[in-house]
Amino acid sequence: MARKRFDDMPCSIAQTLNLVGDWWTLLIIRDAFFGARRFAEFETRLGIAKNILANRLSQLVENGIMQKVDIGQTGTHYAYELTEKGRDLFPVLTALRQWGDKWVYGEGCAPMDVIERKSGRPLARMVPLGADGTPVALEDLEIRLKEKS
Amino acid sequence: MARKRFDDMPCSIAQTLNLVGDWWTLLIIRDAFFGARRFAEFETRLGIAKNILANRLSQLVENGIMQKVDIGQTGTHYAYELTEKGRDLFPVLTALRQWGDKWVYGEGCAPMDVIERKSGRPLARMVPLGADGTPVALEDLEIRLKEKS
DNA sequence: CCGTATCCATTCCGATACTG
DNA sequence: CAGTATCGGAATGGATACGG
Repeated sequence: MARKRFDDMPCSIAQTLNLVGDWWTLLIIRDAFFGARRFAEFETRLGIAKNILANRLSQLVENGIMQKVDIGQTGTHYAYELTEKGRDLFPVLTALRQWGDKWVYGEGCAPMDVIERKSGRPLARMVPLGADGTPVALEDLEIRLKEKS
Repeated sequence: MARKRFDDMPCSIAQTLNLVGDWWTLLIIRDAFFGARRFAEFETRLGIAKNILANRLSQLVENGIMQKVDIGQTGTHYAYELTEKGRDLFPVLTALRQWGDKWVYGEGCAPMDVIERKSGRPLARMVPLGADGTPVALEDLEIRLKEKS
């Protein structure tokens, strides 16, 4: 990435893909959610080449999705942490995961579960809700484009 | 795509990205949600090269995310429609869009709104919920990997 | 430990031309 | 209208070697 190909598309989906739609980027963010913090940790977990990882991490930092924290006294140890902007991608990852759970592996066969400790149970399936809190029907949706000023 | 690079990762996120994580694929699906059906329609809206579009559409059909319907008498007019599997990607697109609304454009400045006709109001922000229906805290989550059999 | 620099093979993508 | 075929340039990604 980041090919700047979708830069001029006035669409939040295209713009978001521009920032995290890369082949590796979302997996890096996934592992960050799952506890990875160090360069070598991402490298090992993902099996990604060093240069690619360095490139993606610096882009994520540049875009404010992760931050680089110095954790050594000598300035040779760093941690990469999700910012609030990055943590706010959790719904995206959850939606992707739940779709794969259902359509790739099938219900009950997913290779990992995300459990809420409080209840000991998996998260509820994410569903788009209307303003009144009830699930929306696709047929009832209307796209409204903002006019140019 | 579809580079088969993530094929062996036992992870629903990686597997889903394998199917729709391509640069163009999610935008094709987006336009399908927004009403595009014909080959030329996707071509024009996206500004994508014919061969790339043909490739992506055939993969989507192959993967059961879209279906190709003959709508001409002569067999020269087709429509591409989302299957149930494809329509079930709506939460993914919604999560991506809402993140971009907030973090790329800022609240109230998004270039498009998705309105529920019934209420005339935008969809609610998608948030992962626990089993009890309340929003989850990231700190309260635990990843549980399935053991091999 | 955390990168950068370089090389090379592969792939991607757009443009164009052509077919039914 | 809905593709297929081909071509060349660009970018990607992996491996390796090197440096702070």
